[in-house]
Amino acid sequence: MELQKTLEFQVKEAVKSIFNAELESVEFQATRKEFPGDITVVIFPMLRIVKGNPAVIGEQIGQYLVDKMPLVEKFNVVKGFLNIEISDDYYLQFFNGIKDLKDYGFSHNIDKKAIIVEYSSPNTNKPLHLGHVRNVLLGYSVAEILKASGKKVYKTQIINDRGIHICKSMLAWLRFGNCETPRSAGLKGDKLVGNYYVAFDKAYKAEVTEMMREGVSEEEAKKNAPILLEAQDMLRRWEAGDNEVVALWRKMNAWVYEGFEETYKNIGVDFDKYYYESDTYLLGKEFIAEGLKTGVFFTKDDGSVWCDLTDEGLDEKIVLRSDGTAVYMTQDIGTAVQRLKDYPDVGGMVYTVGNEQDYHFKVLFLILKKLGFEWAKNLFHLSYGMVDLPSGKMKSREGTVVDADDLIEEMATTAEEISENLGKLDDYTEAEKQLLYKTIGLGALKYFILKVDPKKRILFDPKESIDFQGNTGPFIQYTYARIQSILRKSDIDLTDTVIKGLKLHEKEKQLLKQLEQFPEVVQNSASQYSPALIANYTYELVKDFNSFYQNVSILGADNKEEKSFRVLLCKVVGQTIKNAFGLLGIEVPSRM
RNA sequence: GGUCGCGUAGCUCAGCUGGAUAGAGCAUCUGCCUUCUAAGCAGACGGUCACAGGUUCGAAUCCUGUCGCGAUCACCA
Repeated sequence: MELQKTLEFQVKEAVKSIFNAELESVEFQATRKEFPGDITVVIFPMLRIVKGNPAVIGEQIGQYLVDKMPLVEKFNVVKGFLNIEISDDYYLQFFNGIKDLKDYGFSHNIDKKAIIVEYSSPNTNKPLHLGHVRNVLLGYSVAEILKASGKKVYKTQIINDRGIHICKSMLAWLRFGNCETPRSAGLKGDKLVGNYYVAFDKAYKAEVTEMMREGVSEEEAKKNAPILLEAQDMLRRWEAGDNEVVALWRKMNAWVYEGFEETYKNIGVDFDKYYYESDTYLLGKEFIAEGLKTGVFFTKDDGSVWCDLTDEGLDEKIVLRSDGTAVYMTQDIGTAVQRLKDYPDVGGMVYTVGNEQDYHFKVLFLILKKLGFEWAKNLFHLSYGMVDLPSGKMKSREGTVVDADDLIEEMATTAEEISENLGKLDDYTEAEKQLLYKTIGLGALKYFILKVDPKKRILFDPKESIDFQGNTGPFIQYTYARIQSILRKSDIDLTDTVIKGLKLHEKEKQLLKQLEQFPEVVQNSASQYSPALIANYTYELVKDFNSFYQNVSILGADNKEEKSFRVLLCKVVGQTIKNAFGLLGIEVPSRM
């Protein structure tokens, strides 16, 4: 990056002195590997300002750079591309600058304004599934990436703990549960409650079928099945604060939270603060009143309150029901404001929510802007694609979900099978092995999900297992483990070594070029909210390292200087892999 | 129907603020473990970048239209 800046300046100077013209910007790209050179200046865009043959212009600029810049060794021009060869000294100097950094690539300029990242935000009537896993991994990773890019971050979620769905589980538990508890059933709390949600649906469907057999229309039956009416009644009692219902609701939600916590811990993610919808669903009403005064909203004849967004090309949106009760939008307005009260240093928010809610967030952000909050311009909906099965959408009620806990366990089992076959860990204790299998299995799963662009949908086929070879988490973890092995075997003293005067091997230079990119990649992935950029970068780096490893002898280098450099290079690459994977929430093992 | 997103090798994905002959992995096929971990390396095979126009010196990338897939358009969340 630094290199590019200095080159840009000099190229502009060159154009000024040779052609007496002022360039606004210079376009760079990596030199294609079939040509000699490390970085390439594209001449074509200059033709607008400088008239002439691009090849000749390239020659002239190239010569100027060689004359003026010691770090430019040679150049060649192919068509309109000026390929520049950078001296080994430059790269070695760069390397000396980063070799002892523990946090290479991370920014130290911390923004005064913090940012809230919301993710997970589950309903409390069923366990977490693969869709939640994507959400959680994305949110956690983006939070870490933002931190690395120099932001202060608060991780949060809003738990949808109230509503008809949890009443359904409660009712089914009362009816069929025989006072079963997670302990008595030997089940995680979220699983237990989820079972009753399914049980409700089963009973409900049976009632509907029965009613239809008795001649009731399908529509009527679906609306008036007794068990559904009872669940709705339960919700009303909940909202009225009925002691019995609230106590049951507390008990069953507590079971679910315990289960969720276990899953989050298992996945390796955490939160700074939890918001509960039962606390927030009434918030926002005062801002509706405020907005009514300032003309942001208007009232219809029946008393319902709306926001007119037709000027923005959208529809009218309801923000308060005719009976004065809150809708989703009301609550989200309130929650947003509440968060700013809780964290006054916050200047923006990221909502990690599936793309099925694109419209909702578009509207929410618009309304918050209309209400005049200055932070409203810094809201971002991290919209991600659904995780679908070959059979289509996952449906909790129909049991066609890939359960998060099960999946994590399966991944670890696969890691175990592969490891046992390779048999490299015979001196590990059983506990050490299990820990490692978990690390590898999770690495495979997390990488599998995070390497794809968030907005693309993922098709997950349970029959085809997630790979452990090629562009995968374990491949990268494996490379890290190899590096650690070298470092263990090396007798080189790594402290205070300054590397200079070496002739770089092609593979070494390639690695240094790749390392140089890392800080920029971190910034890009932060500004684009995309862990995929980190994943793809890490893969490229690791591929380059393996090529180096396989083609160049590290511990068997010809002389001490070379050996020191190569061992240090291993250390830096290892550290960078660790840092990058940390941003994805993936751990790296010292052996595997 | 309106709006939004997506469409790149058999499969999974990069590349998209326009630049050289479109890149990886998996799968298939060749080589490489008496040398630092073969979950690896080196190579082969594989493409009308959905289709048609347009802008440009130059388009997978930008614009328009068409087709296909998905989401959304609730006084549900």
